[in-house]
Amino acid sequence: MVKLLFGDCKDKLKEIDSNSIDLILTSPPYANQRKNTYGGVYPDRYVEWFKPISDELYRVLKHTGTFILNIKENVIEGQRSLYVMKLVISMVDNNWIFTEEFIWHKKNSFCGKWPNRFRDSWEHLYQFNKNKKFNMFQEFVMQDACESTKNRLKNINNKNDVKNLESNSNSGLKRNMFSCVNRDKVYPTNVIHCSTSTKNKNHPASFPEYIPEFFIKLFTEKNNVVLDPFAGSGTTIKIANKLNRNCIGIELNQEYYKMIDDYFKMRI
Amino acid sequence: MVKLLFGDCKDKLKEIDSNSIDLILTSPPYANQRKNTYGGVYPDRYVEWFKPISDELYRVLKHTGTFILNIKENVIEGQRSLYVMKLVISMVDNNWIFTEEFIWHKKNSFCGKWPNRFRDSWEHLYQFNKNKKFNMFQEFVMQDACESTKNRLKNINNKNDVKNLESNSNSGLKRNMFSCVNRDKVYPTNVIHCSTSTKNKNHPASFPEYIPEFFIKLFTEKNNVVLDPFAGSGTTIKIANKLNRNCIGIELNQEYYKMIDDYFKMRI
DNA sequence: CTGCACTATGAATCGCTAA
DNA sequence: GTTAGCGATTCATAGTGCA
Repeated sequence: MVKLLFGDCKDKLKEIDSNSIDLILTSPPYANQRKNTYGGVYPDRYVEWFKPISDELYRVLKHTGTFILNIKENVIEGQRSLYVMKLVISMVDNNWIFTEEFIWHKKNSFCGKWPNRFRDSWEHLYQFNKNKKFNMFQEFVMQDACESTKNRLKNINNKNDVKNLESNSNSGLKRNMFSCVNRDKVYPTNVIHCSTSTKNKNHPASFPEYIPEFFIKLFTEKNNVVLDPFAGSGTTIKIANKLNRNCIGIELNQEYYKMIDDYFKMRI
Repeated sequence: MVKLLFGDCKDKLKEIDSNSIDLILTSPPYANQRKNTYGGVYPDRYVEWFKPISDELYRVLKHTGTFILNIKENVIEGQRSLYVMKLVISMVDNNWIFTEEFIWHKKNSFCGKWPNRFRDSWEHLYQFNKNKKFNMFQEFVMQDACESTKNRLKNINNKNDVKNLESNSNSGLKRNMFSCVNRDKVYPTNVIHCSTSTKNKNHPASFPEYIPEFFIKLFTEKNNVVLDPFAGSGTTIKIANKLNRNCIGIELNQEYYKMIDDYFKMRI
């Protein structure tokens, strides 16, 4: 099941049944950015703006469900805004359980140089729940034990690579990599390394596919329901659909809405 | 100059001159439920407990100086505490400028499994200043560029790099990489990776030493003064001393104090 | 099919100038 | 005064094309 709703999620969420969603995974418009395209909420009004949406999200989420919120504070006059911290505090005041903060390390962050700061290379991924007990399927997101040699492992069977390794050194590198192949998988940490997508040209802030895939596998099973109230270019619900989850997307912008709609029409 | 003070930093800080410190770099005791642990402060009293210390730190810091605060919220009954966010908000209320949040990604090898969360592998490194202008010596913490970038910068013939080019998004980003030709070092980002590996030539320091080294090089020059009001095992002031900075350490615990004192006596 | 070179671009920020 | 616009700065990664 794929359901697409066109409109402001503050209103459209009311059409969704209570306790019906297994995973909410979204990236709302950040404060005071992208004035001409999307949202454009000022930092000092952000918490107030998000409150009614947060309440609706709480209502529609199952007791075993999870809400993943992707957000990042921008710099205003040399200071990082505080609206994100205030938002988290406000959500806890409104019954949400703040279970964990994952870090999305963006490996290919923007270039640039300033006298007072380095490039911003990470974003928040807050995990909220309604209950201390919730569904979590850790075994479906296990990773290779030797993450750093993953790329080299891909080519380990290539004759040239093996030959080069053998001839180049006595380092034992080849042996080490082969031993990694047979090692058990390990659980990930709360730092997710992932580069930003460079494919999606039409949306200024689209997720790379890895992030939604990770959380959908971690927090839902097949035929569960995934919701993205700020669907944007639709990455989250496309991945959810691909992974045989039901999904609901809400999008305010007609162009983005049509893009997602067209995508699913094409696939029928 | 190495100065060691034995006692509670709330009191001992009063012995330090105003506007005399170039870098404060510390990791205060984290809030804890248990009473008898070192420094044990309850989460709901943390902000209140830190306030007089924060005020003293503000007083002793130079206008061009920086305060780096390393902290991480613990989990209490399945929830991440909010005292860290409340502390940052409180410090901004008390005149501190919240310039940046670095992420310390700890590539630790701890194993462990919990039903409701993954291994915690990062900590906050908050940067506070008294002024929007402060000393920052970025060139002293530059890192090796990745191989592909190095190769590309050797012979630029990509039209996008030579010409100014507008980005597709609204960011206004333009590129003119011509000035980067033959460069092999790049500036770091605000995500700091600490590897246990000693392979990397740029990071000869062992795991816990890299963080103070990075910030001391970034925010101070030789003969500047570095302060750690919660000196602990003394890593920060040992590194500061090694890098020819003056340093002041304050430590409440007699055992730790003696350890640091012995270390510097041995070196005379 | 592989290896290598080349191309495109992503939720950026600061400081100055003009209005 | 305040704000809006614009130039300057500078990486890492994934995808494409071609030998």
